[in-house]
Amino acid sequence: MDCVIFGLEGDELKVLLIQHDEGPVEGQWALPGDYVRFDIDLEEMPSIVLKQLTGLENVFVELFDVLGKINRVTHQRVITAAYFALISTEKYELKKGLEARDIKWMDIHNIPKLIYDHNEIINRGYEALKLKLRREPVGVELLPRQFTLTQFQKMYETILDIKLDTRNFRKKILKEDILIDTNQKELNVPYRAPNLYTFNAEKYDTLKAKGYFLNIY
Amino acid sequence: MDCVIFGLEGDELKVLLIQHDEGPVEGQWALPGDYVRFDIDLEEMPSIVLKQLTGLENVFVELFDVLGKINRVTHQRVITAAYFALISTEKYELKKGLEARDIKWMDIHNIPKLIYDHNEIINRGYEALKLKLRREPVGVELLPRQFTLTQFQKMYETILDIKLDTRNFRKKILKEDILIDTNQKELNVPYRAPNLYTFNAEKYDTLKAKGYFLNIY
DNA sequence: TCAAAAGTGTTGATATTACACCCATGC
DNA sequence: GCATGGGTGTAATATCAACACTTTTGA
Repeated sequence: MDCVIFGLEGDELKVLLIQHDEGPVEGQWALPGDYVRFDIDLEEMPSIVLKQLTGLENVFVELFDVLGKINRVTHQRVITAAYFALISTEKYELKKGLEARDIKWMDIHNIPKLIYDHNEIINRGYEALKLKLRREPVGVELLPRQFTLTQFQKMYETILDIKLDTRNFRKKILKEDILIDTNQKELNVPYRAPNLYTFNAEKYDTLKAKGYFLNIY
Repeated sequence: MDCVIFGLEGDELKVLLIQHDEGPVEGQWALPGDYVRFDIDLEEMPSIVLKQLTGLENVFVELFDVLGKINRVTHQRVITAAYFALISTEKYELKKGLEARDIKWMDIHNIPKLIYDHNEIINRGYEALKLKLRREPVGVELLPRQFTLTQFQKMYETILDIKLDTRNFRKKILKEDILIDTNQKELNVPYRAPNLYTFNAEKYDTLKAKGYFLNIY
């Protein structure tokens, strides 16, 4: 199981990578992952790895691919289930674990050469994320619990690499009624204090259950 | 690897199932599938199984899930990659193979109890198909090479379990310009002979590459 | 008072919906 | 000539796209 962990930092979409400290790939960078334990459901594996690395639980995780070419890993036949995870930049502390020499967020547009086919996995994960974001507001998972409309818009712009018209975007989002106005303002900004919103998960889940999609462009 | 093979027969969406003839699940119905061979890329497995069962090649196949709960198979730990395949009702001949006692198309809404979690796999495959069909006209893969607009509309209605307005549907599809008018008519029908179309794959692929989606409702 | 981002409305173009009748064919 | 599905147009409504200025705040 390998995990493409996405995070937003400023105007950049980042992926969490680790540097191996032992074995045949010592010193090389890679996606976090692990062999599927025989006593653990496959779908539990991403949560276990994420807990170890970031201390975070209840993170948004989704399977997006399975890689099974014969020679994708050099020394043995390995089939990997590839998940992506979206984590909020609010608070977490990176713990590299025993087998890692280093752990680092890297810009999605500037990933070094990784082991095996991990660059390919990241590319596919990114495509899967973009595809999903075009019909569902999954990007809220990357934002703090409370966020401004500008942050929300920038999240779309950063991930999808597009420019959105602010007035039209706000009109659309507010009309859809999936954000809750907290009536609080962001403090300590050297300009007009923006309003803070939270995501209305219940409302959105109801819409989604009815087959509704939130299409941005 | 297990495979949910979809086909259209009349107004019904069907799934191809086989009845095992040996082993611990003798006599029980199941999805076609096989253990992943060590000398074969995982993604080649569905084609191999499909070739055996139907004689068809170059069939539309896509991964939609991976099932990996500890006890999903009773006697050992098995993780399965689940693919769906869309096959045209034009012509194929079912060959049940050596290990199967019988092979049969079954209505998606009337599937008997299958081995392990295969009912669950079918449900998930059906959901994946519906989701995909709502933005891409993958359903053409279920139709003959030449088809009428009515067949095309019925395909959407059958799979998505909805009713579409014929005039609006035709207007939309023809405006999108992804069907090619063959200028041929269906013969031997006891009513006004309908026009036949083929799918304009090149045109559609161009649109798709630009990020276009064909949304039906 | 200035810099920086927040916030807001209107208009024209486009797309979507709702809806009912005539047409062509084989029997 | 009749039964069967094939094929078509229009008007009302909703959605989308383009576009620029005023407001608030802290420094």
